[in-house]
Amino acid sequence: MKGPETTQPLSSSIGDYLKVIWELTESGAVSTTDVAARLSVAPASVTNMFRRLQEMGLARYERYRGASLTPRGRREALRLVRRHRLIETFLMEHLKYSWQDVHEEAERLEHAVSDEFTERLAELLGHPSRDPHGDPIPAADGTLAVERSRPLSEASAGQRVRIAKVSDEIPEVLNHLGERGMTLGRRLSVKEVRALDGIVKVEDEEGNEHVLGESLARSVFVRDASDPARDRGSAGSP
Amino acid sequence: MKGPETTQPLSSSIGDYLKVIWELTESGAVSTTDVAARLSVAPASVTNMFRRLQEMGLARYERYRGASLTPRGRREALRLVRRHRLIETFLMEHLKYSWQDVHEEAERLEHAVSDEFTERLAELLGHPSRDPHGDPIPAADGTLAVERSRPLSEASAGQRVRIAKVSDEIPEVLNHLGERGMTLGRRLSVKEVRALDGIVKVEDEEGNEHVLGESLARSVFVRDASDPARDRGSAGSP
DNA sequence: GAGTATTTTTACCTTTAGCTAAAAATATCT
DNA sequence: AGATATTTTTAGCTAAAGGTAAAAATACTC
Repeated sequence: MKGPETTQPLSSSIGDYLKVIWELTESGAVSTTDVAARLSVAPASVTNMFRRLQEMGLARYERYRGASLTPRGRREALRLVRRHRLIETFLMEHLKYSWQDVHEEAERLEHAVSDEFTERLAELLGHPSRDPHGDPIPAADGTLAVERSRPLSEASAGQRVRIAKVSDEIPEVLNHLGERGMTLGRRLSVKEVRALDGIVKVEDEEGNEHVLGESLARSVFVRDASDPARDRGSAGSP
Repeated sequence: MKGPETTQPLSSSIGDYLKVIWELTESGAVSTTDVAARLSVAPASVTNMFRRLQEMGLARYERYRGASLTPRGRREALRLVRRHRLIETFLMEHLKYSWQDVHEEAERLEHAVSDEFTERLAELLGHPSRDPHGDPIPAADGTLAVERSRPLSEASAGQRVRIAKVSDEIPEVLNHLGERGMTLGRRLSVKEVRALDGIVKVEDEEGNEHVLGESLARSVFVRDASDPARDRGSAGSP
């Protein structure tokens, strides 16, 4: 044990930063500009917050070198992610929100609900392991299923895949895909992945061809069609 | 039409003040100290906020004379009250929260949910007209059922009454009453109302006698036992 | 109605979280 | 390696929401 870090509730801004750092930490530290862009905030503000997070023992931070989460910071981030994904699930399954509208509402709610609420909600929902976008829901103990899906942009021609996940955040993307029947679990065969412009051509089960541009192909995550649907593993990076 | 009061979302503090002013406005204006006590805040802070509310067109305020809501302020307050009561209903009916724990959670949530959420929740709950404590839920259009119940402390000996409402806020009160089976809808006959010390003696349907001290008797609201259960009316003071 | 008590306000601080503009460090390019 | 470009930090401001302590107004009491 180290410091007198009595767990006083973290402000919602702090939570936002922790979540974004977590999301962006593929490995190593994240830069001020990246975080600033995600949070629509000035880079200078991020520098300030990085310092504060460091003092609070939630992140390590070195000037000009970016920040990364401490175990405690990661724990807090995952707690929020769990809340977010459970709330999204609730919004869709019980309040009939559409795929597209769910993210924004959850973003606000996740900072207002208690652990008590979260666990009761999990109970109500039957302890789901994935949210409606296909993202794994961190368990109450902080473990998280290892991610097996990869962006469609990294698939290879001829592969038969299943849509495992669609990144939320951008409602238009979800909207567009939804209209074309590109929903979770849908099977596709990859016709072409063009290196030059990143365009991906796929064919769905009805034989319709869909052409996805680079950014779209990076928002759709797929798994090999033969890969079993369920998984549950222990912690790891995002 | 008057001012450039573009409806930008109100902060949650502002909302708290509006609600408290609304609750305390039996008639006329409310004092700084009253509001300060309710919100656990220094009187000076209340003075500041009163001024701000005035500028925003949410309240009228005169130095040394207290504040009261403008129609717009009242509308905002009622919107929050609606949210609060719908959320409480949801917490109890779907998340199995107990009578006692519901208030605090709802207090935080009501500032985070959107109108969209609120109305979908109302739908899910079947558009209830009262919350689990018996308080009327303001309608989406801002109307509110007229209150017909009065505190038990104002009942008179010999009256046969039904528990119509129990004020939330103090979990211990709800706890105590719950343990003794004094729940919503329960019929009681008033045995004695002692003017000196405000003690009220009642007898329940099983013939058990309960003695309530002054403060408790002010938290329990009753209606004449013959009065029909449902009511729906238009706007009025709390 | 004068004097005391209480309430309310004023004046001035504090923290959180953001901003801008300029300075400093790091990266990139030829 | 030197010059330019980009990123990051520093310094100093702002607005919300709170707090304290002293001054001012109102209320109460004899």
